[in-house]
Amino acid sequence: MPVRLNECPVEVVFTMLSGRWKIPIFRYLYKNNIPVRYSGLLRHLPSISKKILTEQLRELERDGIIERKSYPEPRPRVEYMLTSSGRSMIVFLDKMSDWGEKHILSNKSENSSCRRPQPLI
Amino acid sequence: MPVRLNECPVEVVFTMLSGRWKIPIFRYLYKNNIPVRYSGLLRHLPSISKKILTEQLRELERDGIIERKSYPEPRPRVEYMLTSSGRSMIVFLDKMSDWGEKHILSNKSENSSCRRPQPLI
DNA sequence: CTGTATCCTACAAGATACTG
DNA sequence: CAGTATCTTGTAGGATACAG
Repeated sequence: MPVRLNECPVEVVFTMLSGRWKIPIFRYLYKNNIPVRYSGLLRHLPSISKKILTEQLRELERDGIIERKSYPEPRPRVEYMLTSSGRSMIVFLDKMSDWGEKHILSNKSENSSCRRPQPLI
Repeated sequence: MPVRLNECPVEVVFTMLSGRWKIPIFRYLYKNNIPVRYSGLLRHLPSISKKILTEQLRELERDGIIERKSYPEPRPRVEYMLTSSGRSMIVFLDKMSDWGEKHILSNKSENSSCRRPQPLI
């Protein structure tokens, strides 16, 4: 999804992060806080297909949120990590999470790899 | 778009606000800060259709972000306004806007009804 | 004025197979 | 291992007409 320019920053940022798997990807990279391999992402995202994973990664990279490093060794290896810019999104994501926990109705379940008091998103 | 439960609050909130016109609607209601009529929204949103406007309003209402008041007078009148819960979204929307203005690349244009130093989103 | 009811289209997302 | 290449599908968004 191309980012629409000439627009309210809020809308642009929303577009950057809109995509079925972008928040899960962000969360995984954020928590690990070290470079993560393509195969690592593939394993940790329950039901994503390779095509979609590559697509979402490419868009996140294009928007300066993640960084891609390729090591063309005998067994090729590619690592992804948040840029400092991407990482700094935690500022509003954390506030969003707070708002959500206060205001989301009928959310009684105890699941979730991203619920407080674990720190942040 | 139904809100997916049992999920990361961030994703839920994203889903609540994802929709081509939800941020523009929020912004209009936020700025006016008084009840706004259906026709007012229709006039101020450049190219929305009635079906879509109604749809997005219904979803925002369902999620507790806006409130709908109907006055079935001779000339029917319906007013929409943010709930206090919806209004409190400004906390993270404002942070998002900050992030956007710092990090969105190639956004040189001088347009926009939502750019600082006008306060907030 | 404030909506429904239909019909249509574009595109994000997915399934699956193939490749350097 | 880390991807493309194709094909299919679900659905958000829109155009238009009608209605209380």
